[in-house]
Amino acid sequence: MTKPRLGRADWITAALAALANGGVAAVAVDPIATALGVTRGSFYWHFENRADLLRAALEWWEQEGTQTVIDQVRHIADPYERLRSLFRIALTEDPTEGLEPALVAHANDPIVAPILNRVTARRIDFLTEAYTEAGLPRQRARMQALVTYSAYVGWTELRHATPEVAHETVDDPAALTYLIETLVEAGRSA
Amino acid sequence: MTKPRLGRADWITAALAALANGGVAAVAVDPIATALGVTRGSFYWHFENRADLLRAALEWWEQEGTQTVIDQVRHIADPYERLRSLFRIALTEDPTEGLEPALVAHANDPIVAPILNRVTARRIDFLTEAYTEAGLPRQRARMQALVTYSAYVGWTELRHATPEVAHETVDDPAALTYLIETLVEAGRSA
DNA sequence: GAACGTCCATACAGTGCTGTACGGACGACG
DNA sequence: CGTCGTCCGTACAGCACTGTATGGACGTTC
Repeated sequence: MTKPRLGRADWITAALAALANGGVAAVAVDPIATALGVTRGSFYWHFENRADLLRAALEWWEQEGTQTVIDQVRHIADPYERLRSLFRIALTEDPTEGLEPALVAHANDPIVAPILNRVTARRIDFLTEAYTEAGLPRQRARMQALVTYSAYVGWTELRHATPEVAHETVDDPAALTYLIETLVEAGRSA
Repeated sequence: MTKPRLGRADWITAALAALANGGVAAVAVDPIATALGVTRGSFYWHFENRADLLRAALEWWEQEGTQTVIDQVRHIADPYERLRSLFRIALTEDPTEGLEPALVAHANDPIVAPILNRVTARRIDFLTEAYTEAGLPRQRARMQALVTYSAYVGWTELRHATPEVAHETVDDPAALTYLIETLVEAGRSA
């Protein structure tokens, strides 16, 4: 067992884990350092300060948690099929469970705000475009995108915050299918 | 101008305001004291400690933010009309803007968890009952209730966290109607 | 093998919060 | 008028975290 020797990436992944659990306030240098088995001396070598770490972690999430998923389904021609795949990926292959609730709760944070705005806007735009392609008029497509995205956000919140109460959100694949079909098919009726 | 002389209620409302803004961590004795124009000496007369204040504030929210709204629409006979009124009240007359996101984000907190579970369970049960009365089979009614409640939660999150991006959630009554109709009518189709 | 760059430990000052101990102002009430 | 209960200020110890300064271990390179 040699000594690990950390890099920036190690700190970022650890920060994301802390962020998902305890929120923005949990992205603290000292606790993460002890979790990584080092001291703060290591941290201040890789980062300027606490804000620097938080920003780096959020920018990673912006890229990985949004753009990657979108790129994964962008090529699907049929808009309904595209939406179906999108939700299934976003709802099952979330590597950062519980991260979004933490960000939404601290949306007033000056570091969180711009990134959360960019991500939200990009996702809603993507949904709006899909519903437009599906035949809905522009305005209606955007409203449906808002409703759909709301349901997505709320679903992940329920799954994270109250898994015992809303147990279907975590362990019932039929419920997941019901959710997806409800959201995708919602734009079908005139 | 005589000195105000505070009571428990003043601290609780101030705590709710702090909770809605900065999350659970913002429910701190010293900052709230200065916001109220007093010192911590006042606080420790009315409350045991910080946890005591947080618990009292959450229990107030449990009563006022849930039971009151439910009691307001319980008498409406038609389940669809009942759901419509429920959502309209919950989405427009929310006296504790931004409080729920803060709670969801700190659902692992030992004080927050039990109360949030009770509130969530009661609300979902109420929705499930309404959809059952509307004619949906039990299982289907519950799943629809989950989807509906998810959309409600997500909508409030969007409105609070990213008002510029999702501006319809805050200033467009047509969008609100669209949301409500989508959720209420969703159970109509077999 | 000596110099250099990389990564980390230690020690320190500063800050913001908690909880406790006390003392004092101030009105009600006898 | 004095006593008592209510409400609040002040002062203190303690804790957790931030950021800085400094030195040292370790591998690489020539």
